[in-house]
Amino acid sequence: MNEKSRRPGLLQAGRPSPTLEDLATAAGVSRSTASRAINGGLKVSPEAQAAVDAAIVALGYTPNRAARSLVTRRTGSIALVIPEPDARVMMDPFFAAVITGVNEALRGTDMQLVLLMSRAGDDSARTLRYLRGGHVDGAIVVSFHKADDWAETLGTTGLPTVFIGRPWAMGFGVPYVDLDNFEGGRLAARHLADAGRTRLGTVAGPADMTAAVDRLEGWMQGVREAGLQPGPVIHGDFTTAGGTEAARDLFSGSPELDGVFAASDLMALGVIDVVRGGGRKVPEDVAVVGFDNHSLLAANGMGLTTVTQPMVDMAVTAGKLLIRVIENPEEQLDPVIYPAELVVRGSTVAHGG
Amino acid sequence: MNEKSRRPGLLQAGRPSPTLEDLATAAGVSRSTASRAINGGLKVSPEAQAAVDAAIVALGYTPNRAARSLVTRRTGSIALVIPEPDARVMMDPFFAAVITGVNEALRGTDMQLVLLMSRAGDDSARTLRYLRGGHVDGAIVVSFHKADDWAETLGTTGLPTVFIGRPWAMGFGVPYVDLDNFEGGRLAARHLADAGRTRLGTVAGPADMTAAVDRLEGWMQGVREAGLQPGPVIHGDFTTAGGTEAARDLFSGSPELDGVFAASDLMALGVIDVVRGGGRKVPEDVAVVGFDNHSLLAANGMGLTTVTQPMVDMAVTAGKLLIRVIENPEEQLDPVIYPAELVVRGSTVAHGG
DNA sequence: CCATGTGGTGAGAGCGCTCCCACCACAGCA
DNA sequence: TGCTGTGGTGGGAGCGCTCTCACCACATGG
Repeated sequence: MNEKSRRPGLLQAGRPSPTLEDLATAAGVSRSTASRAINGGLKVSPEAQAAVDAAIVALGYTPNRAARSLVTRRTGSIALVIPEPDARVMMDPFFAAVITGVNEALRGTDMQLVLLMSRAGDDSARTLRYLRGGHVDGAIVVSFHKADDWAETLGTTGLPTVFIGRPWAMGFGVPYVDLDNFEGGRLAARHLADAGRTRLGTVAGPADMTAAVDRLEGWMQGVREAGLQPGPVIHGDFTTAGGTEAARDLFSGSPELDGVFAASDLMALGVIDVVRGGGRKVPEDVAVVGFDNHSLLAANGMGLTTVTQPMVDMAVTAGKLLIRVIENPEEQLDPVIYPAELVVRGSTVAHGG
Repeated sequence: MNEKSRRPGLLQAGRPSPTLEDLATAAGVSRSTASRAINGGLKVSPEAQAAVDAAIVALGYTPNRAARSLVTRRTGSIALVIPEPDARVMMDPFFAAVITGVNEALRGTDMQLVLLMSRAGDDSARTLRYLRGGHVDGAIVVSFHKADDWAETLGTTGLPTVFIGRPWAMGFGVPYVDLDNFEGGRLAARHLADAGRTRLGTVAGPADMTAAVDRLEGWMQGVREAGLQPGPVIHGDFTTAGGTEAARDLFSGSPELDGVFAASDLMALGVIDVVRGGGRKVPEDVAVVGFDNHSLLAANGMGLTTVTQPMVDMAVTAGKLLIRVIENPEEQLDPVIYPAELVVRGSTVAHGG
């Protein structure tokens, strides 16, 4: 056996995939010309271009991404960073929307999406090392908490980064896409007041997330504008279970409440369960407003009044923003803020009334 | 300006990331020894190892993945292939569970998850080219339809592949993880029969997906075992909207039905909406069984009787299976089938009864 | 005393690609 | 007949890594 013949390029048991060299030989041109023909075709004669195109098809040639990115210093992939350690958060359609949207933004580019979830047991330093290691061309960071301080760290590494949600630390010029959470909270308050509710309370989100803080502040503002008392505030973790727990605290401290704003639809679900568990009715005894416009809850039975969040659109925007930053790192991009809208359904307004 | 001084390794505006050469110099060893120290440390003296370890920390060194994979022919990433073109499918918690599970399986390995969704407008040939191009070490394919014929194509390329769900074409020895869908359908039928329902119908899943076919066959078998008529079968697309539409067809053709099995929880939701829209009650007039044990529907109000599908566990298993195939391509792995279980809730059994 | 390991080491090649540069025609202009 | 473009081309270097191989000490055995 000639031990040299089978050396290069054996990927699996099958035949080795053709290299640029093979392609050039087949097309009867040089490696350089073949490379030019593949990448845009500037300064390539029509004949050479045609020959290379034909050879690509004939050989089933695919460029080796590793070799390419070794020299171009571009990997052709971006990371979606989800610093939620817990599996349950994936159940939140929020993430589904983000993934869908980012993926949509990548359409047409030949970029790929690498999912980077902080996994239980790993520290976030590992994630950060990966991001800094040049494995991806950029990152979209979502659902970050105050303690994660991604803004500070990523903002200074020079890795193109876009946030979904307002980052805690500003002034780094890191672009972000967000909903007008303040206005969303305010709308919820005004709506409950308009519906004649006077004894208000809220199940807010985690205090270490800007979205939760902004919603809470908007809520407070809206309550004040309506000339009402702010009422009790309990923090939940955006999940149904967390909402249930928070609602128990809320009502045990203030059983007289007749209007509750939950900072997520899932928490609103928990609130409704507690209200009904106490033998009272929604919306007659207690009106409940959620946040997110969760598709499943919109369709099902008595709808939930909620604040719309166009997450897919927001994620698409974030993806496009990131591509711009990657292509032009110097350009300063402004944050994009989507308006919040209220969707009124049965949880605040009785049927037929 | 010395045009040579700044040439190598400038990734961004910042300082260039250190190379193995830099690391070796800092540690006072050769590039080879540094490489060995990083990769397992066989045949490396304790002193050299310590010096390299210290230099890694001091320099903040991260191996360049592109360079490494160029020579090792390993990319350190696997693809999760979701051949669903439509954004809405991501809303299905099924995918959330798959992503969570696969990610969980990757914990401890330093593999990354690349999400490969067939995007609207792209043909699946593009996806296939990517998979064949050596960009990933393996693939997990989920939610495939008959027309996708992934099994045939991937099975022959030599790319390590694991399916979630039984593939249409068998005999390629491609391992897969699946639920006992047949038994699940059968359990649903037996349960409805046991609950005294005699006029049964079903909203099945898409006829081009094995999971749907298997559930339907199990259902048929269960109905026959109970000595009942199979009743009408309408196919839906696993979504709520599809379930609604299918349910309308079902009841307009057979208004007498008192027990319906929907092949997904979301479709069951649609069925329930239609039943109630017609002024009838669940479960008194029509009992409804779903499939998936969707977390949101489990918690909320009148629960949905459904067949459990431990998707996260299944996805973890698929991930681990794939890693085994990657590490040992010769080994033949058997399919892993998870048992189906019925969870009885209020949609088939009246409260307190 | 020389053969034969054995733990540890470093030089060198080469993975497949892009990019720089030298080069070749052939034009257009002096 | 030069001399400078200008479209097209191919050779060569080199991206940062792994891996083979030669080599060096030093031990062990005849």
